[in-house]
Amino acid sequence: MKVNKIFLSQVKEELTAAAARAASASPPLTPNHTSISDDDLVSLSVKDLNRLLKGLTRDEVSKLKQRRRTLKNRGYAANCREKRISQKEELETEKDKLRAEVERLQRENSIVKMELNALRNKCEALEQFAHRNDIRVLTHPHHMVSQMHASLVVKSEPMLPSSTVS
Amino acid sequence: MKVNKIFLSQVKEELTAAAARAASASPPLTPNHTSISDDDLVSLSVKDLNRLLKGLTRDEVSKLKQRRRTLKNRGYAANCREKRISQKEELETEKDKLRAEVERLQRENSIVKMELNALRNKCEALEQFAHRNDIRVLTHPHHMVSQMHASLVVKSEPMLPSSTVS
DNA sequence: ATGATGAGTTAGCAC
DNA sequence: GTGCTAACTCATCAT
Repeated sequence: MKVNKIFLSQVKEELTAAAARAASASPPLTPNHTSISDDDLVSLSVKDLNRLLKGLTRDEVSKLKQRRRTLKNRGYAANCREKRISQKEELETEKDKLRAEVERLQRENSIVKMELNALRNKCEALEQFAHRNDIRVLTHPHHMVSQMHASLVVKSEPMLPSSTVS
Repeated sequence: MKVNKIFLSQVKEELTAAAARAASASPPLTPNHTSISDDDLVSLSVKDLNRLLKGLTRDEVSKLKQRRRTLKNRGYAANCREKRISQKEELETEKDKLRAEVERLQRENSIVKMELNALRNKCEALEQFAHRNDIRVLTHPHHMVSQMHASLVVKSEPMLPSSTVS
């Protein structure tokens, strides 16, 4: 293929003059049924195409069919390019969404961590207070001491459903 | 362009016979300097190219140059396609990274929320204990009562740096 | 037959 | 002149 293409392009050149000659002869000397426009030819139904083909020579038929195929291919190629572009855009959109989601989660995370920190401080203060009270209470025994121990000793308590978290 | 291309492809067909004829005449009847291989021609430096061009006819020179240009273009096109593919792969890699980051943050988030919940429960127990003690302590006034109030009344306390969070 | 896609060619832009 | 890329054509594959 490689060599052929180069070679043919050189050969083709020899025809430039002939091509120009023919092209300048307008309107075409053969205003037959093959003078249908590209847009019409490519959008024809098979039924209509066959109707158009009636009464043409074998050569005219195959040329017209080939032209139709080429025009169709042109459309397929354009379609393919567009698809490629929209797929790329889709990827970028998804990337942007994920990026936004990451940022949202980071914000949420830092807020929750701040809440956690605040609660830790509060808890610590309460624990110190409770501890000193504990000692004091132990000095004056009371029915609530056992309850206090139950909540202070456990580090990881059974959880409530997370729906209770803001 | 559109019309021309279709037309030329039809014209080109007329040359098929001639092309086949010429191609079958191997080795070429003109084993001149234009018989350089594609690979060699495309990788030649400008200096070497000019050396090769010395003593060729105007026509041979322009044909050789055109062939070189076409070969170069072939390489550019391949390059372009490869670039397109690697860019797409890069986008997908970045997407995967972001997706993983989102999952990591979601996990981290739910852990922190569980910790927060646990701490809330603990705090609540401590508060109830403290509250009852408070009442009791108020009955037996003590120097620690004011300290307890300081930590219980405030809902949003000044924060420590978040580095203290696990 | 129709549609999709990789590779090659060409035109045209940018440097 | 060199490199890149959109559009086109062609070969080839799948349906």
